Amino acid sequence: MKSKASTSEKILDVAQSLIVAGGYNGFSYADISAAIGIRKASIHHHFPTKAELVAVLVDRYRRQAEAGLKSLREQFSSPSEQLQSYSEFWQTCIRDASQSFCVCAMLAGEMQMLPEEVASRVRAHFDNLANWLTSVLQAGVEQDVFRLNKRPADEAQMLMASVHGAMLSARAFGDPALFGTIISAQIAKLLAPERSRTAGAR
Amino acid sequence: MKSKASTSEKILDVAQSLIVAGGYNGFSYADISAAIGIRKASIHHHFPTKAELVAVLVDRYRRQAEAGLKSLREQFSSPSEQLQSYSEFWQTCIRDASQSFCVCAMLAGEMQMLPEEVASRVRAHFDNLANWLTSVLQAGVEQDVFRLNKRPADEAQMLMASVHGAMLSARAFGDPALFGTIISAQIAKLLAPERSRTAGAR
DNA sequence: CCTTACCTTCCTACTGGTAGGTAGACAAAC
DNA sequence: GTTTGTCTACCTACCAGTAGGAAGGTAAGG
Repeated sequence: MKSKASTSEKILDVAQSLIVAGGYNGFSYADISAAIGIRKASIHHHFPTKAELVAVLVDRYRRQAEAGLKSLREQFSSPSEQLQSYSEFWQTCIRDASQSFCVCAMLAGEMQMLPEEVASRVRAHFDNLANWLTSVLQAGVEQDVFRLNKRPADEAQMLMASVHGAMLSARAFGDPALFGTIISAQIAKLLAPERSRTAGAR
Repeated sequence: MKSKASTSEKILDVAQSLIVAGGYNGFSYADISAAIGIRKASIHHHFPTKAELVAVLVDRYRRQAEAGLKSLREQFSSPSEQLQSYSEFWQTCIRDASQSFCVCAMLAGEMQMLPEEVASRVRAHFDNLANWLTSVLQAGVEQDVFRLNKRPADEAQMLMASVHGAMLSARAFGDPALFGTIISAQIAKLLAPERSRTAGAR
């Protein structure tokens, strides 16, 4: 009931929390070593180089995010609820996991000095997220729950930027609640102005 | 007609461009040393510790930003033009200075592992910017050019988050133009929907 | 005018510590 | 009996920071 994670997974878990805290240059093999009680050399056995470790980590993160977003679309029929619970997911993360952060948002800032194998994977996650948001907004327009000023793809970029910027602000001000305030208001702007909702849901 | 900057200013200039590229842990005294042709030890003469260097740097950045924002309010009478040219400033930076970035947005991501003397100064800049945006939006509401859904302070936070998030997206996608797309659309959402403007201006 | 003293700036040379990474031995598991 | 995981021990490169001194400017005192 306690630990079932393999060593490599534990390494990735620790590395992820360290990256979230301080970025690519903000952690070392020694840090991971100390955190999980294993020698540095053993980590190199699992992940020969740092670039490879982070590349695998970002790949895993992207897949997890992809799966999470997919399940949100399956779990909630209404696009506005899908957006809402995506927002709530991050609100919870940021509040509970003491100032959490999206790994890829963190790495995006360091893009210019990231190994290419990492940078390309960060880009892939941004693509995925943008596409997911676009299709949710698109569906919302078709169901008449959203009223957009721009094309869904553009509004998706705006929303994604808000999410990442809000994470940054929450950190800068040391105020986890700020994230929720910003994103909720941003989502509210997308909602079509009062109308007897078409479907029976809600 | 060439160089009038003192050594310490050159150090700060180089350090700033290095931080923008890779954050606090992404540069070293050796990097600065190589860039301006001076020995490492000489940099320690001007700035004994790295924390002090960055603290001074962020202070300078905050003052410059403060002055720039103030002059925008003096140069343009219309709040929407003030916002517009603030946006254009960053568009130019990001396009010309090959993927530039706000120093404080960069450091905000690393907040958790920044020396306190740096962190507090980053917070100060975020406060300044939020206050400036709030007062511009406030003025816009009074002049009937902006129609806000939330209190000006909240809308200011939303706008600030969009700006920082858009910088992140521009980097992640390697597309400088994306910044302008996102911010212009965000500003457009604030404008009051068509109305014979009260003042003669514009 | 010249000396003494101080200050600023930069230098060479170095410290202790940490970075990412490697070599090879050992033990358990398949 | 090879593969897998861990270890000790080590490497080179680099990190922030220090010691001590050379070069030059400035200014006071005689």
